[in-house]
Amino acid sequence: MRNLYLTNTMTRRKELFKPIHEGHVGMYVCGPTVYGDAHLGHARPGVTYDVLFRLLKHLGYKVRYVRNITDVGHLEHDADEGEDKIAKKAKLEDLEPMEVVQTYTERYHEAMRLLNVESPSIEPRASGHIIEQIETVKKILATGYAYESNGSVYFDVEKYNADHPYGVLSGRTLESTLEGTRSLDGQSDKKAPYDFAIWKKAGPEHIMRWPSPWGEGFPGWHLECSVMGEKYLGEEFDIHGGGMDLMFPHHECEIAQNVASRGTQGVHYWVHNNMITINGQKMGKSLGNFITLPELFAGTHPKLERAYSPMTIRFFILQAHYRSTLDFSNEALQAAEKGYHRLMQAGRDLHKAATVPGPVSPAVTALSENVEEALCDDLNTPVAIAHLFEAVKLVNGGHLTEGDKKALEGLFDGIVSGVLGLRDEEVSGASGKAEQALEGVMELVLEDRRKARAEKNWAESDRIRDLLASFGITVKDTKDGATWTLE
RNA sequence: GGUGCUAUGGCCGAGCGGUUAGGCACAGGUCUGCAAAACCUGCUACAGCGGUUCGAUUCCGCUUGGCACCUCCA
Repeated sequence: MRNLYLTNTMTRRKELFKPIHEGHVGMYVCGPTVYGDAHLGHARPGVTYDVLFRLLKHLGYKVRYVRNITDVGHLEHDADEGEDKIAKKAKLEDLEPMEVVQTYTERYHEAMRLLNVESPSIEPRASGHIIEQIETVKKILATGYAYESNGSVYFDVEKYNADHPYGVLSGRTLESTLEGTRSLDGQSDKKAPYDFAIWKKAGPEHIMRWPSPWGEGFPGWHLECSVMGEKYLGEEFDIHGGGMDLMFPHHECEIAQNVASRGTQGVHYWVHNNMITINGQKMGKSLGNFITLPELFAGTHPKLERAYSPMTIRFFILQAHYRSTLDFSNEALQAAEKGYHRLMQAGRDLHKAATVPGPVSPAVTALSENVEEALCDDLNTPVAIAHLFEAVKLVNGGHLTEGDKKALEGLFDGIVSGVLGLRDEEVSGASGKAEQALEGVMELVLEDRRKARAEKNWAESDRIRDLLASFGITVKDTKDGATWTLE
């Protein structure tokens, strides 16, 4: 099995990946909070960890990939007396919270499906694991790293820090955490500002609530990932992924909870994807500068010059390394679109390519090797894609041997489609009756046009082409005859 | 204020102590009735100032700029 290297945020270094159980990988990724449409920012971890998931399988691992759905809602902030995002949205739209959850979960799934993101092995919901979360709260209370206060349970960070360093992942110390902390006046039940809730008392206006030994309430913000990760992947598992913005406090708190409840940090490799920015600034709900995925696919947003297809978005994301920020612009998206089309066209041409007898040439072997090596070098998709464009040149240049063709086809099927998850949008889904009928009609029309061209009747030839163009059909004349594409 | 990241050619975006990233755009050419596509050729950058080195865009320091986290956030 080829060596895979991943940058582990815990050590800030690229490390050789060694799974706990040979041949098996457990991977947990923080999924979305389903209180609104997924935006471009959500596409990044979706695609990044999808590629990691696919790559691990490609390398021969059996992978269990867990990506949660947060449907309990996080606290807005501590002063809010427990009103959470999902409950707030529900009141706003006069819906049951679970109705909101249902709607946006389905919309999230649809967006991921369009992006060709494979379903995870397990997609647990926080609301389905309240009992397990309560059990974990009890455990942490029993170990003494939490205290109950006025119906809520808080994690005692100071006590924990005395025994185990708090902040190992983000490189913070307890003192530095205090610096510049905005202390909220009065009414806090917490002993210290850096303590965080693992169980929160529900105020009367709070709709989502469950009974517990500490009264009615709901689980704390960071608890679900600790609990569901342990439940489905074990006390220790291989990879935990998520956005860099979750590093602190979310993942830091997860580690503290893990150590407090089961005596181990639990995660061997922390992987963090960077943010997508718009005009150099992070794209986010709270900043109001985000573009949702449905808007992107439809082109309905003031910042969009036009619509961009899901595969264009996927290619756009893959052209940058997952640990770098990626800046959104129409120009960048259009460049990605062209590059994506060029790659797909080469894939199509490859199947039709004429060959000469012979084995694989060294250039093609090296190329395939380079692509795999790039992917295994901390998921370096931009370099992998750069090498794939060498393949494009080879295909376009002709002179392929039979061996070359076979190897390149393997590269396109195995890597481009299989690992990078780039599917050809022009080919897929053209199997309906209407499409087949159109195919037949087009043959007739182009045959007429061919006759006109044979007689050098350019006026008629152009008339047909212009007419077809008005229906959204583009005709191109090549040496081997005319080809057409719809839209 | 604390913690961390970053500064690459017209744009996006890799990488590296000495050798071409790649895509897009642009210019010229081949092909073509035209258009489109395709192919060929050209376009050589690494914030500023010091230092280490035979040699730095790549390592170190400083300066300047940008970003993220410290509050929910992918």
